[in-house]
Amino acid sequence: MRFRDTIGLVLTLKASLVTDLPLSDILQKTALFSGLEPAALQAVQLAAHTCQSAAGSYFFLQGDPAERVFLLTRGRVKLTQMNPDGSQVLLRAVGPGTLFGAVALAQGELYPVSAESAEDSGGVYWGAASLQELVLRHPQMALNAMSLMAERVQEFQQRFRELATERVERRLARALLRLASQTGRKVAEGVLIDLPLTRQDLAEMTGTTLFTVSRILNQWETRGLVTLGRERVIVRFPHGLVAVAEDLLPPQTSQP
Amino acid sequence: MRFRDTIGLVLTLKASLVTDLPLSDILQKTALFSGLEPAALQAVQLAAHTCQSAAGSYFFLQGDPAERVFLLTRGRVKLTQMNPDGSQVLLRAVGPGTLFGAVALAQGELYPVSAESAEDSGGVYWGAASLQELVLRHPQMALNAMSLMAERVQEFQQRFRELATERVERRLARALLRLASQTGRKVAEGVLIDLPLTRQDLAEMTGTTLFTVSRILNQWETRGLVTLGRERVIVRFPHGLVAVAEDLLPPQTSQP
DNA sequence: GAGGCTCCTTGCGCTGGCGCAAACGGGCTA
DNA sequence: TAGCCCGTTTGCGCCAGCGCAAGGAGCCTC
Repeated sequence: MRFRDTIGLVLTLKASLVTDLPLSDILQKTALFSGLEPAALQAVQLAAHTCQSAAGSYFFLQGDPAERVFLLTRGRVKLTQMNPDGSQVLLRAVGPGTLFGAVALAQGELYPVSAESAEDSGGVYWGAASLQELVLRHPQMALNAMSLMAERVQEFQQRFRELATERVERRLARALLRLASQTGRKVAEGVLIDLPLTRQDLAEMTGTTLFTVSRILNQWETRGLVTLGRERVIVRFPHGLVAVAEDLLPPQTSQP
Repeated sequence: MRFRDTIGLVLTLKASLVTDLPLSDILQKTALFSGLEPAALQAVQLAAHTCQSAAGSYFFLQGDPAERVFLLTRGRVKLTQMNPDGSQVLLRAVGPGTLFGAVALAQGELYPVSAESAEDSGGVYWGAASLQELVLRHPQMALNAMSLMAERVQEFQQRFRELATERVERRLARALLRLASQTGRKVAEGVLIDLPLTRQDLAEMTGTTLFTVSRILNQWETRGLVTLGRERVIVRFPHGLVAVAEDLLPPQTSQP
């Protein structure tokens, strides 16, 4: 499933990742390791450690020394950043196959975010030093890593721009589309965002309040764009959200 | 000059960069090339092309294929991103010694921003392919590049969080501090932000309007925090701005 | 199945900041 | 020196979205 809107917002549902594959297969499909010769891949695999994290516990906390790079193989992880006042912002929500904590590829950094398991999760990790070692030995990984990071930079630049210039409704529409493409799962009614996301979480991702999120979502539900549940959103009519995200509809905030 | 506030906002004035150094010296001081052995540095230098750009013209435009990585050696460059509606957002303003267009280190990307010379500028650039070649041959560069990118990711994550959660006043204070540390020049009255920045530019950086920026700046001027001019801001009392940026002062928006 | 915890909804009042319009003024050119 | 261009200031009205409070509804535990 894939469509493209006027300015290039793309919604692509990842094939649901089978998580019981042997590690070597998973690694092979990970962007960071693509194009590596088998020997290198094996070296990567030998350096990997597996780990588990129960729902609600943390892979790492913001401010911890960034000593490990993680690859999620099972579950869901929320990457959040704290505000000085103690509240927090949800920066990314990731599923299996996603690399996180990649900041550890740079030396001497602290994790800028916390990584909390939204459900029971499993992953593998590499020590920063050993992964850097691998990068030095297999420069293809360096190019891959740069691509990954470049993509991340672009994403946040774009989200920054959105937040700076666009209305809440539009930002929320984009956020849902992004989530649907990243962690969406096709169900009977539409695309389920397969991650327990509270209204508060969505508010944090879009720079607003849970009240406003709730209001807008309910508006959309009456229009048939989405189906709502407790910590659940199903996108029924993505094109409708795209229409909101773009300029195809008048920003109808209040009408009978 | 350097101080540190409660949550780690750091203001460090770069030693004013002498721009007439030989290229080899400049390269040596650039983060991307630090730690390279002389032979590698020479290879880098051989692959570099020089270029000029008059005030108001562009090194590249958003959407162009990202084929070159630039290092600014003279002048000032504004990195902006367009909104669908044609307006734009100023993402970064950089001075000599800064690398930009680094997205070209990843393959097949388009520049996500435009790079406009704010004044007559000069720089050197490398073709994407040849720089990738260099990265493959000198993996230390790969680590350097990852550090750079990681830093960039962190910066935008943090700015995203700020924009999502903080009031305009505070965002503007942070933006000025950031600009002062990046492109600040010590003058008699304080730290001049050495870059022709309109109120509109500041508004774009902080996600607000030029009116609001103007109002807040004037407020600060009467409080003695800054000195204002046409396309000019001098930070007189950085600690005061830090106090605004943090929670040290009541957010006094309107008082006699 | 009762209780309780958490998340969600919705009404209401309010305000921070937007948007416009008009006037001002600094610095350039002729 | 006059005039113009462009950036800036400031007043005013307004509304999108915030913040709170009260009530409702899933879902879990016991």
